Amino acid sequence: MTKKREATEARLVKAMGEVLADKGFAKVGVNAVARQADVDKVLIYRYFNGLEGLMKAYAESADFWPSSEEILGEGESYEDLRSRTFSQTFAEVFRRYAKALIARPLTLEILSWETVERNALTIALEKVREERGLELMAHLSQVDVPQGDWLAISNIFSGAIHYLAIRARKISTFTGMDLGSEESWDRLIDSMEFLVRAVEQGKMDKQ
Amino acid sequence: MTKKREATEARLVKAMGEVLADKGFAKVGVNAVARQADVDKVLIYRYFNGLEGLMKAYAESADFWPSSEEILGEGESYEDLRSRTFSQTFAEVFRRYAKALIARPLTLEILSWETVERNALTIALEKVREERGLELMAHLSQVDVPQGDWLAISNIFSGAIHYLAIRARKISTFTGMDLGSEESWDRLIDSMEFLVRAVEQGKMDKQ
DNA sequence: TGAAATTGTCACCGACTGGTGATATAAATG
DNA sequence: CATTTATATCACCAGTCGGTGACAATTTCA
Repeated sequence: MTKKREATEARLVKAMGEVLADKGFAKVGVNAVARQADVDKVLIYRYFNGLEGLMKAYAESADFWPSSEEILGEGESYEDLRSRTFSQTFAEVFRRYAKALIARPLTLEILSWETVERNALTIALEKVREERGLELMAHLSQVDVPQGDWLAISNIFSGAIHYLAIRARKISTFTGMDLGSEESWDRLIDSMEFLVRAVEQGKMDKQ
Repeated sequence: MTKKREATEARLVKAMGEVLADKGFAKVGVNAVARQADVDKVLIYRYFNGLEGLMKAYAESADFWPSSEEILGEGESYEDLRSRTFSQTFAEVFRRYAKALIARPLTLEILSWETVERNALTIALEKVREERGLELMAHLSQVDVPQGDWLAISNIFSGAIHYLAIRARKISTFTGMDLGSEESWDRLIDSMEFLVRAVEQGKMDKQ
């Protein structure tokens, strides 16, 4: 029965995600994962060459990042988005991005891990994020873009979203805002749109 | 010699910071700290009622956050800042804030810790940050403020700075920018100023 | 069938963790 | 002086960590 190995590997990969979700990345280790999978830890070494290998396999097993479709929409929805003004499109992209992130507790966990340690899992996540990010920038640059360093601005906005999202898991308040409420997130995204719109209008005034 | 206790306590507090700086928050524990202080760990329990108490004492021993003076300047420097336009003042504040943060590796360490766990140290940091943040907002609101949700905007900017600063300790690249270079940080802060200036000018146009 | 390779179980290692009780040393107080 | 009290040392606990070598059960293949 050669299938048994596959099944065992699958159990380990699954257990990896469960430990991560239940206990957090600080508790991820060969012992904890093997215990969760109800499998001997020695198999982690044999089948995956250790925890790093298992992390890598786990990284390839799920969609930690929202796809371009999830952010931009597809078909009509996509055309709809593209038909708006630049600031509306820009803000809507970040609104969806924030929603998608908050809906992915595992991704937030890894994102938090990134600020502490570099390993197979965080590296895999980095790569995909970089790809998706550039992909998104490419889409955005198809519309009529006002003057401005939009890469830097995107990084400010996504950096803020990342930080506030991962921080909110442990402390929901941040300088007078309750990050546990949808309302606060609306305020934040609205303010992003507000800023971008100001740039857009400034440009129009000059033309 | 009743002074010996004080001396021992001081050594423990100092060791706490050293472990945090050298090994990171993940390694902070009674054993590691006591070893670093070259003191028996039992004294952590006796003098501080455990690690949490020691953390609290440590939190009170140093200035983890930039003071208002460091951000706003004092005397002439302060008046100088206040005499500028709103966008210039606003951006300059965040420029100094970013610099001050990056110059405080220990604060970044605790800031990263905050995304993982809540403890005596992170709680202490929260409190001071909240105070200083509101203090700063109060100062900023003394100048002629354009329309806009400036609390939300401040949180976006400081959130981005926090995230990019703590992330840069482990991974210096973020979507095409090298956060290890001063130039990138200039680009980021310049973009913040750019955004705020756009709002400012939009307001002037309407008046 | 018999030999070889795969898969899985188990016991064990040294090092580290947080935490505690007993005891020695020194100082302060009568 | 002797007694109490503060200070510090030490040995030990049970539990966890990552990691490994020996061995049993099973499957594959010649």
